[in-house]
Amino acid sequence: MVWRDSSGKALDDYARPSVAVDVAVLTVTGDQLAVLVIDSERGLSLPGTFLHPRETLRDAAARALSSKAAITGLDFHQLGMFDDPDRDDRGWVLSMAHGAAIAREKLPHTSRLVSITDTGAHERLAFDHDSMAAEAVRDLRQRYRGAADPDHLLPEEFTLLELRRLHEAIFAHEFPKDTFRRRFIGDLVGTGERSSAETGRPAELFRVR
Amino acid sequence: MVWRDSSGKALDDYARPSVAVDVAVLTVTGDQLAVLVIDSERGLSLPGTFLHPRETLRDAAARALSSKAAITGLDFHQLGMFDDPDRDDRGWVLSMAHGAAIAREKLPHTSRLVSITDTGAHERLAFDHDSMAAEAVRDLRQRYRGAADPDHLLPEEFTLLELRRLHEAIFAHEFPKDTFRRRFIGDLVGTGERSSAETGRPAELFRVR
DNA sequence: CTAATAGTGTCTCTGAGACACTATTTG
DNA sequence: CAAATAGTGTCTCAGAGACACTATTAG
Repeated sequence: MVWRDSSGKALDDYARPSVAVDVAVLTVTGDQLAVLVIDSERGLSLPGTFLHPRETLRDAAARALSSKAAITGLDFHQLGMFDDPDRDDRGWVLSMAHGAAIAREKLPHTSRLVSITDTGAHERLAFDHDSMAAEAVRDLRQRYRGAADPDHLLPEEFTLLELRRLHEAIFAHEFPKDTFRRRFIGDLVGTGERSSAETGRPAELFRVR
Repeated sequence: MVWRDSSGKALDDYARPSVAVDVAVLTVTGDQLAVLVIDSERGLSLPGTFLHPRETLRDAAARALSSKAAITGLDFHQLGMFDDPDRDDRGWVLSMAHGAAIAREKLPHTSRLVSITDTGAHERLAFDHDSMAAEAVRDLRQRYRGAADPDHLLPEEFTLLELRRLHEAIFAHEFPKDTFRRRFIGDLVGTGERSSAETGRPAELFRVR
């Protein structure tokens, strides 16, 4: 049986776009947000791949990250479909941008990072990958507005100073330490002390509740 | 020239999905949110269409709405790509769900509406259109959380009672009238009076600033 | 006048921010 | 002790909610 749409045109008669996925993997280096990029023939770009037959976008994103950046186990968020017909000079290619976040310590040491803000990356990226990365930053901020560390960018146990520095890197904005503590202390559960204080009183270690 | 990806496979060798768009047009009827549906061979469904060659998703969504529901001039938001390989038994079809909102008065009188909440429509919809509609509700709420009437669901001039009833329909939740007024009065600009009060003191008319 | 709805005054509570204070460590 | 950082007490301000009050219309 051949399915036809309401105009009587058979489904297979439509020219079909290629569908791709690209992933903006964000991390925090020191006091800066950064996005993982790879070297490609078109310059720096986000890891991506074409969708395989009957594969889900999520699976394709995982495959791209695994094959091009040796990263597994991430949680992806759809950011939006980038669909400018001329965005790729190889032809008509739609690409679903995905966002993800990971602690820098879990990245392969060979990973290439580019620092970034919500206006875009600090180096030119190929295609429309700069807009994708900027969208990933907005998405990350949205999630960190409401929770302490939803993407586990910090290790299991951390101090409030470390949590605050993380938020300051994500939002590119300083937070007062007393207000910040009172804002998040209810979402955390304390443990023992931290002796690694080089100077001053050691800070308590917390976990997310 | 034939472009090849990193594995040496030519771009055209990939099997390509059909790409569709579906649009959840939301409106408010009385004190209820509702979504516009059309009758199709598969039962009630959202208006949608297959992407034409080199067409943008936004243009396809506008075309679907214009041809299947006689509605033009709406502003669409991408909600997400629905990509279950088995979501459509006609084959491998990805569909980008879009959200939009319009005042009921601007809808054609023949429009068929189904009331809805954030858990889904109150009648069974075809395919995964129920999830799409639920997503559109969440998206609408997100936008109405921060502004009085971003989608112009009310006429140019309205009373605070009408605005409050609108928000109560959107959020399926009652708001105290004094707090609600103080929350939004700063985003509005007043005009004259309204004499249409059947009883009681007439309310002032406002516009969004 | 009464009924009905519009709009305000005011109290409480909560959370953010500012600022200074106390607490705990190293040297 | 001084230096440095962790953590708290407390004041102010703004916004949400509760509640009762005043204001303006029709009849």
